Parts: sequence; C-alpha cells; structure tokens
Amino acid sequence: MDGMVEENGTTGNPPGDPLAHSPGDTNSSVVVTSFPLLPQVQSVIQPNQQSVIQTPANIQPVQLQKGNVILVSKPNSVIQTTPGSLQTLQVVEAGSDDSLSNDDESAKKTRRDILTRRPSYRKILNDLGGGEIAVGRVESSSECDTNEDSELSTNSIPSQYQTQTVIPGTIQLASQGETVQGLHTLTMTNASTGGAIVHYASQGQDGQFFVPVVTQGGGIGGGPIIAEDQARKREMRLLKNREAARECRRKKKEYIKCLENRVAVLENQNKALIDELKSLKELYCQQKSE
DNA sequence: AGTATAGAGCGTCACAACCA
DNA sequence: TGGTTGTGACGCTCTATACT
Repeated sequence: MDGMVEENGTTGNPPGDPLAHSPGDTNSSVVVTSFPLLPQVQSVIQPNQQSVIQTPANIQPVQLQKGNVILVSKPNSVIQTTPGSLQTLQVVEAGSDDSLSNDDESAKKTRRDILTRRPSYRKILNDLGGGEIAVGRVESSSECDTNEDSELSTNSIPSQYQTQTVIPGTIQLASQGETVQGLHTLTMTNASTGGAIVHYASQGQDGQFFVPVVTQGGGIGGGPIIAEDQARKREMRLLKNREAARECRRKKKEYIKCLENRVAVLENQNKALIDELKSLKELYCQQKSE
C-alpha cells in the first residue's frame, strides 16, 4: 500500500547500517498510538519490540493533530524510510499557519534547482572538445559542436556559456547578458611537445594548464591513438569518481540524519524516563505519608 | 547597495581497502 | 598485482545572511 506506515520489527535496517539494532534488546515500556487521520495506520509501534517506522520511498504526508504524539520508547529506535530515500520528518501543529510554509520551502528548492553552478574551467574545456580545438582555426561557436566523438556532449553546456571568437586562438566565454557572470578568456598557444598551453583568465584568477592535442588522421606510431585512449580512460575514471563522490556524500548525509534522529529518540526517551521517575517518586511520597 | 562571512555542494586528487 | 571502489581532504563556486 503506497504511503502506508508499517510497523517493522528488527528488519528495518539495511545490512551494514551503523545504527542497526541489536536483536537481544528487550527494553520497552510505552506504547504508542494510532493516526486518527490515517485509518490504515494503527498501532504502528508496539511494546516489547524495537520501534521502527518504515515506509516505502513514496511516503505520503502523515498529519497529526495537536495533542497526538509519536512516542518511541525503545532504545535505538529510529524513524526511517527505505534506504536511500530518507525524508525529513517535520512535525507541525495541524491547522496552524505553519503548515503553509511548505510552499515556501518547495519554492526555494525549485529556485535552487533552476540555478545551475558555473562549471569549472577544466569541465568547460572538456565540454568544448579538449585539445581538439585547433588553435587559430576557430571561426564560430558551432565549430566546437562538431566533435561528435566526444563522450561529453556539448549540449550540456549551459546556454549562458556559449562561446564566441574574438581573435584567432582565443575563445571568450561570455555569460548571458554579457556581464552577469564576468568574462572568461581561454588563450591557446602551440607547444613543442604535441599539445597546447591553455591560458585562462577570469575574475580574480589567472593561470594556465597543458592540454595534449590529438591530430586528426592519426600520427606516427599510433601515439595519438594511445593518447586518445588514455584521455578517454581518464574521463571515464573521473566520471565514475564523480558519481562515487556524489553517492558517498549522499550516504554521509543519510548517516548524519540517522544519528540526529537517534539523538532525538534518546532525548525523548531520557525525558520520558525522568518523568516516570518523578511520578514514581511522588507516588512513593504519597504512600509514605499516609 | 556593497562587502564580508558562513555554509553547502561539487569536482578532483590521493590513498587505502578490496577483489579477480 | 593491477584494476576498482569508497572516502577524506582540498579548493572552488554559489547562496544566504549580517553588517556597514
């Protein structure tokens, strides 16, 4: 059932989850409740079981009216979704104006998604076809788009980074609106070692780096072919590492969220135990005075 | 309005661990 | 032993916010 919040005992954590529960843990005291607005969700957390609220990836919003409480009294309990899709749990007062703030959040997110990062100079160069851009021969921006063999399509170049030729051997990357993002200049000069020195200049940072050039039609001894193969391998390695880094960061964030959830659970449990101790003390004092 | 700063995200590099 | 993968570290860019 889509969006159903189901009680799940000890199977809620993926293998290797650092927050995995120990099956021998039997502490439990308090039960929780049902969700009045969601008839299909009842008794989601039961006593004497490790408490995990687990949902499929496409969780539906769960709305609690004021006064309802999710009380997790089992040590190490967490509230989680399917692996890789941890959602933020936001508890707002039902019927209050705060619930409308979700629109602002989504609008902010949409705005952030629209705004794209400015690619690095190396990425720009790779997108442009690397060293295959002939020095002094670039006559129009469409020249760069003819590199059909490139694994990275030039279509990925944001429209605001379209190129224009100013002088032979020089490529200027002008932002849309001319001066919104500043002007970046790539100047390529010949190098005696079969490559090109690329000088780049932009706001606040100038420098240069070497780009090997593969001549069209091959060369003597297959050297350019090897260079092309190495460049391709490097590109593949970078691409894989890029994705690996992305995945690694996603896992790290997920792990941190798990830790934060665990802190919240433990704090709630601590508070509940303190309250219980307090009430037991009062009861004891009453009985003693009688 | 302009500037400084913090925080977040990203790409890349280096390195260790793992595997065939 | 060479290739692959995961992750920490570093630098860069961008955005939001505070301050002047």
